Amino acid sequence: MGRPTIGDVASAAGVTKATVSHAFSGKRPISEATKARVIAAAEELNWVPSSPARALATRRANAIGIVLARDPEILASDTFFPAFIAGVESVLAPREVALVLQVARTRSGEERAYRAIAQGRADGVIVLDLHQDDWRVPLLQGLGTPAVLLGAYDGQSSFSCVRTDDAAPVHELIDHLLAHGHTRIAHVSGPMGYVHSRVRAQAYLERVGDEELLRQGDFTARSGRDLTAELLQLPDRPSAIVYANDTMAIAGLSYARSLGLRVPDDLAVAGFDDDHLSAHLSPGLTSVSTDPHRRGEVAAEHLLHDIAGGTPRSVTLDCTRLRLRDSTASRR
Amino acid sequence: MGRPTIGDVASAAGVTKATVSHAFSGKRPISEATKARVIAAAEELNWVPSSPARALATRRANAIGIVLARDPEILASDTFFPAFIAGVESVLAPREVALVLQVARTRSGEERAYRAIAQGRADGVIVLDLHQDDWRVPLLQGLGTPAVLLGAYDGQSSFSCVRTDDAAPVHELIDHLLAHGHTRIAHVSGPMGYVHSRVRAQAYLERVGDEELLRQGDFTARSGRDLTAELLQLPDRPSAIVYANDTMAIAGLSYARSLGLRVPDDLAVAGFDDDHLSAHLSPGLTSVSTDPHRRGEVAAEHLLHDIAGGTPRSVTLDCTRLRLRDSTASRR
DNA sequence: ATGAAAGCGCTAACAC
DNA sequence: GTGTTAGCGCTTTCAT
Repeated sequence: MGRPTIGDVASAAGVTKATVSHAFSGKRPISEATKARVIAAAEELNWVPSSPARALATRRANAIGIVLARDPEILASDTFFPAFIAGVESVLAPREVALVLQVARTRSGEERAYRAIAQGRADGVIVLDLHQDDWRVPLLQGLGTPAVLLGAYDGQSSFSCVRTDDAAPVHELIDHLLAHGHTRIAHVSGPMGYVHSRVRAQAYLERVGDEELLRQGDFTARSGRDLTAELLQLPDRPSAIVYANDTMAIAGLSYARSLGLRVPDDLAVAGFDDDHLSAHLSPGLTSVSTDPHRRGEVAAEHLLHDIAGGTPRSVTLDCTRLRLRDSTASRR
Repeated sequence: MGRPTIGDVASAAGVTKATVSHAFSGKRPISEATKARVIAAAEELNWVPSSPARALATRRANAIGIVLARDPEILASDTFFPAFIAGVESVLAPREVALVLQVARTRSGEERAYRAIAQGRADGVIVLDLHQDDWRVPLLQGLGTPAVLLGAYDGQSSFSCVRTDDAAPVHELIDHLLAHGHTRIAHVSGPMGYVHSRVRAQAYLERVGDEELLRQGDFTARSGRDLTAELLQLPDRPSAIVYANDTMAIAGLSYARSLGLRVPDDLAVAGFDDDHLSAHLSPGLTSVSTDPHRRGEVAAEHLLHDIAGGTPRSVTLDCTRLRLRDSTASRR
């Protein structure tokens, strides 16, 4: 025979299914005596309610979803993701809400994944890696699925939004470099499609003034190296490079060294995201910590709140911190 | 009105629910004409089958589960996990199978999570971080849930098992160090409860002979630093330390340097797992790459195979590789 | 090739 | 305080 059902528990306890259901949910008063019998019977049979059945009846999956459009390879070397997930889970776990992860490679696969979620696989989604005028926002709005957007979304939306101020630490960093005599400061950005890449690049431009030393990378070590090579070949090469993540920064740093340049004396280098190893490199890599764990917690809390029927709210977290280390130490 | 159901699509196409269902599943011949009408109607209404309903009817969730008992903090700084997930997803995504992630903090929470999965949240699980005589194995056996064990399980089990040979690269590494004149080689292991920690420590002992220089860490940077401090205070301090992961190795390395020791000349250092940054440190960190991506793929494939009714199979992957870098370069 | 109807295992009115 | 009875939205016999 198959797994026990609520019916089995009911007959074992000599009550009806409704009573069993309520004994567990507490949604109506049950006498202590029968409650105890029900619990005992359930224990005895090792019964746990079937989640699909419950989801079908309540229209609640007790799960939230995250759809990743990133290439699995990039996911694998990403420092943001595991910490973010850990933060999300730290609020989901105590409430026994599950996290449904789906990776999609194509736009249509991504759309199907969101549709499946809206259709009952999960009760809401956290949207990462926001693009300018992201198509997912109207889609989710149309589907009527609660969602929390991570990062700034410029268009109209009725969704909760968890933002951070990425511009401030970049300004702070550039100001630091300027104050220490750097005049040629370059920036290797992330893909400009991402709002966060654009914000960081924008902040850079606000201080530096022109795009001559701006290069667009894609967050991979490879692009970090290649663009560093390009920048260092310039006749009037930069004395400092600010990268949009630590992976690119480290690849660039080691490439510069392979050319015989000393860091920070010949070239100052800074990253973004503060990978957990960055403090341990030598020289230590200056970076911006963004507390992905906290952002995960807050995003999950907001989503749960919205799913429960609360009105969406937006917050701007104060959680980016410039970590100055030796890779940008003052030049002598 | 709520989301469209299969009934809405059926009436829009002028057929019955059964026909709609079969038009999509292909489980019975449908005339091209009606099929086209059905597809059009579904498209028009933006209909996607409800997963809980389908799961209830078919007893298949179209999802697999992973339950993490790790502390969210450790998860966050783990290099294995994201790459492993990426590998898993690369086989799930094309088949539109979802991944359900649950983090549990307590043993009972962990058990509930597995029970919920067995009860329909997912069709099978991948079991990570195997312990000696892991209680989860008999539990899952009792629940009758397909499972794939990652790593060696010594007891009896009818589950598929994806193993790697962790001992070989450790032997190779120690032999390399011995050949280069190191006589005092220490090991900072992971928690001995884990089978993989034990295997690595065992391999170390097979070459080194005694436990004098063996210390048990917990994979955190902090323990890497503390145990390194302890080892370096020994009257006859080690000339080489092999760590059970890169995080501990890097923390140890930078601690040693802070003491004025040169790496590798005064102290050789090696890690395990080959974090993506390790090749970029200076000196580059010698480590053992374990291809978590591939292990994720294989584990997922096996699980899907078992869920489909195949007989469980075990494989030993040949995917560990010693990456010799400057942190263990020959002493002059 | 298609329709009708009976569940899948639960919850939620509605009775008493 | 507890039982009865409909569904929730699918899939899947069994008919036709």
